[in-house]
Amino acid sequence: MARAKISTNTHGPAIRGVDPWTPSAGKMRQFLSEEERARLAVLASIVRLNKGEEIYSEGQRADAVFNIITGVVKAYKTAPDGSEHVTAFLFKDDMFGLSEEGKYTNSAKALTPLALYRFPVPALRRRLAKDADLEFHVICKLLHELRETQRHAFLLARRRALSKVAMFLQLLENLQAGRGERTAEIYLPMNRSDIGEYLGMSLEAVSRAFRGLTTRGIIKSRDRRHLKIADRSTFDEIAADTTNAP
Amino acid sequence: MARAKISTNTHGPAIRGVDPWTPSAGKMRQFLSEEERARLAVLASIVRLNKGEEIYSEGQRADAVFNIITGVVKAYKTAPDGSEHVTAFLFKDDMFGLSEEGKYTNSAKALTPLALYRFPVPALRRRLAKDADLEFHVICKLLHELRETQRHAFLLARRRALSKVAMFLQLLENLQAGRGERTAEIYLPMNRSDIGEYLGMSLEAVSRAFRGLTTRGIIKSRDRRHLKIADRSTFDEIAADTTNAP
DNA sequence: AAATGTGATCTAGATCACATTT
DNA sequence: AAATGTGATCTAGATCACATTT
Repeated sequence: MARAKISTNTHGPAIRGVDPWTPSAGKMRQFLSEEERARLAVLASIVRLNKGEEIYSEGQRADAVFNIITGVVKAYKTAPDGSEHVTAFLFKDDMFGLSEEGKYTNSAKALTPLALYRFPVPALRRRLAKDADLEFHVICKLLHELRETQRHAFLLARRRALSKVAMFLQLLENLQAGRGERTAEIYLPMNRSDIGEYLGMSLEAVSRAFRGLTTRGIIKSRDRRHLKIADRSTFDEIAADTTNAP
Repeated sequence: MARAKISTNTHGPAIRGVDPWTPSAGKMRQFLSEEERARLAVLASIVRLNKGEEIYSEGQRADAVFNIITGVVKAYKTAPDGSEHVTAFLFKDDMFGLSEEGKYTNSAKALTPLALYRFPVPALRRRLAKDADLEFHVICKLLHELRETQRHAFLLARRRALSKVAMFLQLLENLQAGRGERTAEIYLPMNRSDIGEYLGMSLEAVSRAFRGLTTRGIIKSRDRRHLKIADRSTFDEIAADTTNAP
């Protein structure tokens, strides 16, 4: 893993999410003040990774926590038989590096070229102990992640493939909007197999679901990684569908 | 919701979990010191509820967070078509009352008679702002919950019914052990339908999975809510199985 | 009476095999 | 060459209907 000095044109670590207590119409906001970001930047080194590189793997000693500057990360678990389950896709301003008893509970890999802040755990803990405001903002972010993970579980409980995929696209769209990016087109930074592993379905079923949505005129793909919602109301209906029968 | 004075034989609010950073062989520990528990107790009222009572429902103003003294809580979401998804089962020393923009993100109901600490959110926030140690312990608990929720998602991604149910039983067993209860027999405080809604399968499939495990001599039920693992190695194999083919 | 179990039927999606696209 | 798409086949579990247990 290559490391570099902190570049001058960044503003420091950032964590965003929807506020747990204040109404904000679903808008995500930056939890850290400029000052907090500066104080955190001192602790961090910047790491750059190529697409496909592994950041850490499950069971390794968890000596650092990461914050994404740019790029997309896949967090996943590998079963003994080699099958993978994608725990989360992580984007700009997300934190990752979840551990239990000092060991990472999953693996993490770069889906795109990546720039990360890397925080050694002891330094971060010392900083948190001195800074109640920062701790509070970490709590806000964790509450946000907890809700996201519950949404993931909710999605996985869906029985219909079309519904899972539509809900997944909604999720990506919301995240894009939350990051302030244009939302006319949904961008998929991951491949079909990653999507399948996130949704608990085979990649063939993912492919057929995309076809199904396209055939029915509900989505329109520019290429395999860029698509639009063409029929919003039907799309939303399918995403909300919890049934199994036709 | 009936409220009562704080009784004298309790030691105050408690939150437990596996430490994120210190090796502890999977053992859960109490994150709060006696002093912290006492400081928190001042903020809380005690609420007692009967089995089946609703604690709060999705979308309501989230003005309180709860901590379980005794009993079991079901957190769930209801879809427009009336189908339910169980987000989590919550036990002694768990916190609940997750909110987004000041509104509860799910509903919560008593599965057994319940005693709860109830914390008004503003008082809790003021307390947290003054107490970095307490904040840190809340972070530890949230990290624990985040891992639990990821496990739930992992379980939901399983394709085989037997595997889901076996993994669920493992989970209950671990929680029981973590609470320091005897673990020779697994106790199910919830009904088959709740289990189905947690595992993303029909209650009939749950019933058949129990029968399947019983027929094959892997579990032994005393009654519908008490069972033993009779063949541990086969049980663990089934719980770890990620395949779909026979 | 409500919860749970069980049988019969049906279908969505897994799996396998190969074609097509990037 | 790897990722993706598509067709054919098969089966696990959903659904419906009713029996049994608590």
